[in-house]
Amino acid sequence: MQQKKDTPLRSDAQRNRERILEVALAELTCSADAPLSAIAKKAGVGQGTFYRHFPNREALVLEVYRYEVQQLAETAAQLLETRAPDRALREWMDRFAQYSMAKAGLADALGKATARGTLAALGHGPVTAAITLLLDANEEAGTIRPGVTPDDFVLAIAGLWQIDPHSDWQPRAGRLLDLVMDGLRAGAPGAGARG
Amino acid sequence: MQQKKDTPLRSDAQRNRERILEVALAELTCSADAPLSAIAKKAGVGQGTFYRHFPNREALVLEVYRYEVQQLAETAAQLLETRAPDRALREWMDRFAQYSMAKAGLADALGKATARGTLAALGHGPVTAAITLLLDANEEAGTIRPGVTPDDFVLAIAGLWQIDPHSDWQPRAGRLLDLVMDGLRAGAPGAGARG
DNA sequence: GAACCTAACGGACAGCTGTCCGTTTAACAA
DNA sequence: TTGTTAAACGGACAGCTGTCCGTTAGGTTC
Repeated sequence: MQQKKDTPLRSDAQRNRERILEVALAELTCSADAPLSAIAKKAGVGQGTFYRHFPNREALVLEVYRYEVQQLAETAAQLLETRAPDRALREWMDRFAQYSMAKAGLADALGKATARGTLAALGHGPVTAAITLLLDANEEAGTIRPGVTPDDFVLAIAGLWQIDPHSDWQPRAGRLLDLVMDGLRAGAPGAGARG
Repeated sequence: MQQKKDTPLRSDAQRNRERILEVALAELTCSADAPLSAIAKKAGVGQGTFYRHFPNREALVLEVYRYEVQQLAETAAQLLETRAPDRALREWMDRFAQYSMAKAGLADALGKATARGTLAALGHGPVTAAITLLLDANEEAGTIRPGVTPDDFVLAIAGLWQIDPHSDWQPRAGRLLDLVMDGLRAGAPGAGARG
């Protein structure tokens, strides 16, 4: 979806891309499943152009919410500064859940983005980096079992994508994340196996 | 999707339903994402008829693989007879993963079926019953933390739906299920917090 | 400023899902 | 049998996604 760095976007392409994102943000905020064709039309571009910029819905949504994703990623480092690694990890999971549920459609997009074997759509995006950071800190501190990969982690919290953001998701998500956290702690070389 | 018991299917409807299932098994075995319209046509029924019997893809797949699902459910009780509850649970998870991955498209269908807040499509199906059975046995034996619901469990293993069945799924699934199992064990009143 | 080249464009198109509605026909009663 | 009724039928239709390909127009070079 992205250009190689050595061939920057042509000026008209750049304009189109930005107009699409602008319209998409508005439309997606109204309704998470706004038809892509409508977005293309409102942005004044053809179907072909649209799909060249964003080959599928996820690509679009990820880009629209890029700022939010960025923020989420940066939160990881901040949490690690002020808290014990395991607390940081657990709180970051909560933030993760919040972001996913708050922005309509973001959960779906993140889910599908990581789906089917590759977490390539995130990968190596800022989120993966954040996860790595947190896992490494915890492994070093001995607060989680050694050898957990970002892939393992994403699979473990995948249940989040099953939760309806319009429902009362907090308790379900909380229970899931607690369970995962305990799973991660099991086998840790450090102190207790429980939180 | 199902008739109420007091209004049995009309004979022609019954025939159609069975013809659809017959064709669907064949088609889905070839290609997991065989177009529903093609199945309808091969079965010699109209679109409308088709969608009245099976309102969406998942409904069809679940029914096609009903036998397999049934088997999976029954396995739970059998495992509990010959093994410690926690071993039974863990092994059942493996079977679960195997069934999901083996039958093309079944994973997708199970995933979507449980998706979005309700596990109504399984619910209260045989699978939910099997899960309940296993969880109860473990809770009673003190091998897992108390209070885990089938919903919790399904969310926890939801990562399975993210795994591509065509890939080398075994190690990834194994790691995921180990993690979940450890999470379940954490906080158990019984002996060790690890397996 | 003219000519060239290729990235980018746009819209037609194909394939899919799920809905709607007028028509048919099985089931049952008289 | 014949008549009645509502369940079931079938196919047209609408909406969506993603692809394809002939056309347009930026950027660049001379």
